[in-house]
Amino acid sequence: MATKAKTRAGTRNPSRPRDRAATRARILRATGELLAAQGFAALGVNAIARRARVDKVLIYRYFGGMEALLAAYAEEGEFWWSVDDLLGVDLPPPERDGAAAWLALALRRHVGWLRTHPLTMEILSWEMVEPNRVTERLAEVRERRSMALIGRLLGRFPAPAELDVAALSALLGAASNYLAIRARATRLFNGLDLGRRGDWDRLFDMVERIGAALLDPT
Amino acid sequence: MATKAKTRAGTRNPSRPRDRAATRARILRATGELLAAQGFAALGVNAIARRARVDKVLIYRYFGGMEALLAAYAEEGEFWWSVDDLLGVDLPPPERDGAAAWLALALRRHVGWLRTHPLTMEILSWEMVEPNRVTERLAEVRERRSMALIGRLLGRFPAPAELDVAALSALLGAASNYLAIRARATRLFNGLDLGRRGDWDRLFDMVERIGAALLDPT
DNA sequence: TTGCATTGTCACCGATCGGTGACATAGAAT
DNA sequence: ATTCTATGTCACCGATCGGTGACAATGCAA
Repeated sequence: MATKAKTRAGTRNPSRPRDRAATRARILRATGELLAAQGFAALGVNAIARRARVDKVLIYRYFGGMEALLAAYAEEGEFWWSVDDLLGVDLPPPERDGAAAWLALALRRHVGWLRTHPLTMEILSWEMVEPNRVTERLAEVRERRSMALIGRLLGRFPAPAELDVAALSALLGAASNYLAIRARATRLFNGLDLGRRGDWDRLFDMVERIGAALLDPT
Repeated sequence: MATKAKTRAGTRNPSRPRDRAATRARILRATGELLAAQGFAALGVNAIARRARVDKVLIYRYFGGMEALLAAYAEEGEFWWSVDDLLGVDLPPPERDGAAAWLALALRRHVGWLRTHPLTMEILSWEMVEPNRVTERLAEVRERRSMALIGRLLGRFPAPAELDVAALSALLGAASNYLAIRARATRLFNGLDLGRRGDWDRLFDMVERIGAALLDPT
């Protein structure tokens, strides 16, 4: 209608050189940025294309659609800690030694890692609402890494044979995830103020106490 | 354009009698139904009006908008258990007596209550993503009821003075919520299968064990 | 009976959504 | 130089979104 669309199509802008690989990468990067900045509710072809400054049709051409884009995104990213991020030899050990102290320290670092990786927290909360290729993939990696972490701790501090280690770590891991995710938006939970350092300390002290009661030799 | 809109407006349908209060109630009921059925992502004026078979403009007229509708909805609903739902005198007591057994039983019933109240679980997950009037209101109620629950248990089984009861219950409550919400969509967590009764039992056994170690007289 | 506020219906607005078909251009192969 | 394909641009589709203005019917007050 109006005075527009003279050149009609093609590379109308002086624009960047054509480069499929680079464009693909732009799209993937924009996906992560958008997810971190706006959350999964805002994720969609239009929003991603806009952010990547790319035409949305290329998302369909290069990935095949939203679902497939998420799958590709899941493949190329690193969304979870490695065991060394939590227990690495260059990290300071706990003040007291022993299984309980190491357990509490690992959980502390787990929560700290989450708080510095909002993208991962976003995916974790996504997983609770509508699982998808990205969250599935993250869940797999997480399962493996968690097992490795537990294995490492058990190697150093053998647990009582009758102790259900999986149940214990599931309990503590679930609590950590919940509180970390929830703390982004709401500070109070069960009388604790998750915005305060000290209240987190109380939680980790409790973890250590539980560990001491169940793990350390009497 | 077409052959429609002869009568133009008003009560075109034979329709129901005009009744502001009833219409308000329809809207509120539809809000809850939609939330339970589709989740908070699907919640909006259009969807609610459609479900309530009511014109959406009435939502603006009677409530003032989405935000205010949520506030009103939060006021008229009951979204959390009462202490008696978990510890009522007509419910069977645990097989063994003692603080740990009661603690585990309470958490068991807490999770059971959640699983039979999908609307509450929906709100709980909502709260982790985008807090609003409904989730705030639920959080208040929950805080009060949790305190009452803990108070009742402590009244029966006084805890060691130096035990941080708030931290302990926060840990266990957080874990319960996380696992209950998550289990709707994903069964596996940390090697446990939340679709299986037995694996939940392992978790509650662990709770009882923790309780025994920290609460029961040595 | 007349007037009037309440209740409800409808059409429409601009924005955004996921998705597609048509076309222009660049760059390599021939 | 010519052809061809991969790459990117654009316009448009129907559906849905939140939101509003205009109007018809109801029923009560005067």
